[in-house]
Amino acid sequence: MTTKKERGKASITLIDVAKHAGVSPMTVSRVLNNLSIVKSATREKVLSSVEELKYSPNQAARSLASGRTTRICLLYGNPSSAYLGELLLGALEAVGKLGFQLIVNRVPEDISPDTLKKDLHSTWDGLIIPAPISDVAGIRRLMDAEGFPAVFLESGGVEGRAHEIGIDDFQASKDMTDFLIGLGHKRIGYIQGHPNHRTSVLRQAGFEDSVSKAGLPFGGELMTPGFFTYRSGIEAGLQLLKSDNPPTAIFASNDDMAAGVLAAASELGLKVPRDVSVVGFDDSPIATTVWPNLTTIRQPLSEMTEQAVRLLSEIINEGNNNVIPKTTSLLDYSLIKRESASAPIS
Amino acid sequence: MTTKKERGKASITLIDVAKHAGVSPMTVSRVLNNLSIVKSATREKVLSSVEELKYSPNQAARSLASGRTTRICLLYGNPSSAYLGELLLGALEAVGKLGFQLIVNRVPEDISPDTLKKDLHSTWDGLIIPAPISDVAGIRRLMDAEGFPAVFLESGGVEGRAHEIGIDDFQASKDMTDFLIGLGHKRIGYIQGHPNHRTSVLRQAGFEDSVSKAGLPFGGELMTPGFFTYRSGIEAGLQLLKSDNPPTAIFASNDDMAAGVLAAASELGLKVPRDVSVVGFDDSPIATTVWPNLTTIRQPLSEMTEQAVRLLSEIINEGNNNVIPKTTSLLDYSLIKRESASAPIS
DNA sequence: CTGAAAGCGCTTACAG
DNA sequence: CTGAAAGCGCTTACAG
Repeated sequence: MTTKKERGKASITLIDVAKHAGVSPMTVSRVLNNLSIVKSATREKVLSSVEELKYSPNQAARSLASGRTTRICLLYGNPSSAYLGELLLGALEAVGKLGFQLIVNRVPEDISPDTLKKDLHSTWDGLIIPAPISDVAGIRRLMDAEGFPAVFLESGGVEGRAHEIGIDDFQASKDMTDFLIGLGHKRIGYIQGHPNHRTSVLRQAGFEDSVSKAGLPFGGELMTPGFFTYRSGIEAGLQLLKSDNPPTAIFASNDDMAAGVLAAASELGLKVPRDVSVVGFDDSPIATTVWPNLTTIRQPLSEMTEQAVRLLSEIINEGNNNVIPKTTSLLDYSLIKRESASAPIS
Repeated sequence: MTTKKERGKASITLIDVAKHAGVSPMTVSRVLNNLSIVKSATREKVLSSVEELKYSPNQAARSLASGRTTRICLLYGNPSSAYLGELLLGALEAVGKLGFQLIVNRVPEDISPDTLKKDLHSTWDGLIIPAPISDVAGIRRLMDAEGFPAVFLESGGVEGRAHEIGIDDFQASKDMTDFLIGLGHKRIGYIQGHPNHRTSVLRQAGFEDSVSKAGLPFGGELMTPGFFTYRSGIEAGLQLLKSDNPPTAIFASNDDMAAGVLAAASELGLKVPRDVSVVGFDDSPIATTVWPNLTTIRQPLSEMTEQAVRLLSEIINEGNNNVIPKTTSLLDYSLIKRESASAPIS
């Protein structure tokens, strides 16, 4: 058990802050919770006392007194998904600091907005909706119409209609393509993502922007459809590799497909990266499982959920769902170089 | 926010229970927390009132009054591990009900017990240690010596020295082998697990028990070493498949290696399961990513952490670390039949 | 073995 | 815009 004495900050209470700021405890509470309007001079005093004393509220007292707990729900589609672990990690971290409760709810990946609508207000105070659920049509509209605090993750968001957190898929895709070009590849095949996902469009656009600026060929037999699955990666890989003038590098728009390309190459007796370079996107567990390990783009998943929880906290505290502007916030990604890509031998 | 009125049970308090049982609130508290000895008649009365009223303590009040929070820490080795998500799911569920705090801590997979010892008592109240960290030598001894509440997961536990939760690896392995035999396979290759993991020994023993009872050949060129990695699976697969008298089925003792065998087969131009059946163990995400999907053994990971948290709660409540007997508790597993195994064509 | 009192650190509801 | 009082549901420390 962690007693008060063992914890550093725990001894500083709201009363201490009130004394330090020369106001009543009630005023401190009001400032901290955006409850009603506080004169801005008073507000500043309180805030600086909070800062100076490094006060952090006791969540147990808060929820006991108010009789309420803030419940943040993280939706997920697949319990054995590679993403889930990292998403939970970040959410857990933030939720712990804020004294919120984290609920984790499995829903069908193609859940209808109506199904979601039922338990919205009665069950949760805020929702985190990661891909691929964030791509379900109508969910943004529902949240907007209901005025319900919700943050969408890694869906290549539509600016202005919802709170979104992701990475710049277009730029990341360009970076990966430029990396391949920098290696010396002049003929690069591309495997598209699932047509229903907005990120697919962005990643492909990034790729095309890059190759066309470099004056390299693209489209036609160098562009193959895919569905973000391993199996579609095998088929696309086979198709690309068996063509008359096969590419020296293949950019699969996610890791599962890139792993599939590896399988296709091996089926054709081709060595990666000696005979063909293969790169993916996502840095999912399979990237470091297969051999050779995949060069790929890493998304900061746990950071995304961490920020999502913080954002939800702000939105909920405001009371009015429209105070915090609905924008897309882009986090840093990284290009991770591993063994699956190298310069072409030619 | 969830107010008291919205929640069903929230209105029944300890005071209600005390009245109902005709005792003081203090006595109820004592019964609930195993604090000091309560006359067993009184105890029964209280317990039945708790039951009848469906009382569940308000955790916020509890931790405010006591000034303490119970912190359960889940150790993990790899944030992008397939396991992590499901482990967290179960832990989160149980922790929410008990009003505990869940901390999640990354440690090196070969962490030394001494490193762990430092923050033990000062940082956590209980520890959940899943594989492969649970296989690190000396950790059990440390927990035992420190009298620290800890539960070990999926490590094919040593009875009596620690609290362990897992599945019967021996029997599960036998089941899988029997399944292959039932399909008609008479020559089954086996890929061993990492030699440092206790589960490797158990799985291999189960396999050998099964094939020897069926009068089938085993050992020799049908038994190959592996390290639970995809890459070692490729090598082992290649070795088995290239032998003079290759097996018609290969049992890889985890999914990553089974996926490697798939790659090996494809490299040799062999179709799975037509030319060779391949099965794994664990039902990790890769099992449903690769094609064909792997027939494998599924462990109830989230159930394991759920039980682990409950067990820790009991241990912590007892105050004395030796009251709850240190045993290995075995949960149900399941054999999941997918596309990678079929009857041999012969 | 059991109880009456005080208080944990906040917020609600009411004044002003 | 700000404050004094009461209380959230438990547990601690003290009696008996």
